[in-house]
Amino acid sequence: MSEDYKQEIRNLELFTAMDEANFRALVRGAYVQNFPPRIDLIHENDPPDFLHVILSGSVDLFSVWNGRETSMATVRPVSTFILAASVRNLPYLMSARTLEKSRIALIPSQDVREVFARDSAFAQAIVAELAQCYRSVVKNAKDLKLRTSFERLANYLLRQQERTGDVAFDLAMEKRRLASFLGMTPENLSRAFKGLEPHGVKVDGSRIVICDLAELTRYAKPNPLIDDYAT
Amino acid sequence: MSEDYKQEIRNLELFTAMDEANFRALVRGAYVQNFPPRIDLIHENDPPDFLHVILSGSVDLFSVWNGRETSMATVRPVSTFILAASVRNLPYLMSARTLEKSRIALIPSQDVREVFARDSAFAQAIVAELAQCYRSVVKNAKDLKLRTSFERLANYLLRQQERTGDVAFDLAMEKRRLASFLGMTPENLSRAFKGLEPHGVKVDGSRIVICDLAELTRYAKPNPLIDDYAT
DNA sequence: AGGCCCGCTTGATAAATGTCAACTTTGCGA
DNA sequence: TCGCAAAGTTGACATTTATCAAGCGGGCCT
Repeated sequence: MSEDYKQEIRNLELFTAMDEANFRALVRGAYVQNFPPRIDLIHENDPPDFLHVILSGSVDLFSVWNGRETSMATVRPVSTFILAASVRNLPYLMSARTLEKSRIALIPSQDVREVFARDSAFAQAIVAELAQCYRSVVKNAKDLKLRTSFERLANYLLRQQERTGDVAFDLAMEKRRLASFLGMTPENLSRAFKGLEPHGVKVDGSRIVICDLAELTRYAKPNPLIDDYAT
Repeated sequence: MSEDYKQEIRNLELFTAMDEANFRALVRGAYVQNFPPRIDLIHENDPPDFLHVILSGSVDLFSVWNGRETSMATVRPVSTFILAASVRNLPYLMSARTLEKSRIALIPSQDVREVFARDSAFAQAIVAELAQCYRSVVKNAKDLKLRTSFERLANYLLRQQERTGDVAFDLAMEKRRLASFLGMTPENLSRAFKGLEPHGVKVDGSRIVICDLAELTRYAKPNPLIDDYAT
């Protein structure tokens, strides 16, 4: 692995505080790979051989049951995924596939577990990361259980508005994947966009304009305990 | 706090491996309290003053948004809750109330964070616990997104069957709470029980008998990656 | 024992969401 | 530039789920 990549990984919150020698040990067995779009990286139920770090591109985490499929999250650079499975050495709960051309570092889970056992700074960083992940999924579960699909979309749009800092933005993913992520069908997403028009949302292809932020906020009733990614 | 309580807490997986002196420091500022049924212990968005350890009784974790309420989990002895908020020092995402008379130990979060920073065995135990919690919520989200309410109930019953080791058992909670936990209304739960009768489920009050386990299994299609609590 | 409260059930109805099929639009490669 | 494939949209309809109102029934207090 090149020094550039190592530095990029080192700059991740998960790896900044740890001991240099331990970090070297961690990346010694690691390697970086380029993947074309729509490649399966991980299949749920596989043993967690590698901790994945996405350096460029984007990855979809999804799950399947009984012929149905749902998108659980999108991972973007620079961050890791499937940390929980790696540290506990338990099978992946989600599958992963690239959405676009992506560069991904693979760190053997075995090494992660060994280093984590002896580097307390690393262990602390893992605690912080896992707590963060846990809270994200809890928020997601609250979103699903407490809101209708229209409300989920409205709040999603407000989060994007917040993230981009602009009332006009492009959707970060295909509508069909957004639908799956929000727990609905593509058809229903189409109707939800229509249904939000009276609440200040204009849609043209993947271009979104929130032309009445106050009204959309009134409708969506965003709540930090569901919608704030930071906390 | 009595030595008995301390020992009970010490036996929790979270606390067994840590240094004795650090454990003493942790429980020094802790205290045990008895609560009557239906008492609010924690309100979501409160700062995480205490890590809670439930010694007896049971506690409901729930969330509220826009006048709607949903039950997220039930905590039973002996285990902790709201660990993620404690270690990250971020507001609680869920509220908690006792379901019955309960004895609960309260450990100041400040102490948890301090000890966790210097006791690597404790940090490792926290990692294991958080990873476990994370995986549980992911499974819950998959359950919600991939299954209908009838299917969720069917799989819930199979999990109970597995847990008790008996095809006949009593529901562990009120039906109205079970409905909320499964993400449906009490009325719909009633109909779901009816709907499962042809699939081998007999209901009399809170008494459940799975009289055709094979048929219920065929209908429910349980999956370890959603339904196994252990992994 | 009587009566009342509360949880549960049931039926009727409405709302939310999914399915299917047809059509339109878009992006891309020949 | 054309034409195709895939994504998106739309309408009709089916299914799932929620809501509302009424009634049932057990537990519990007096």
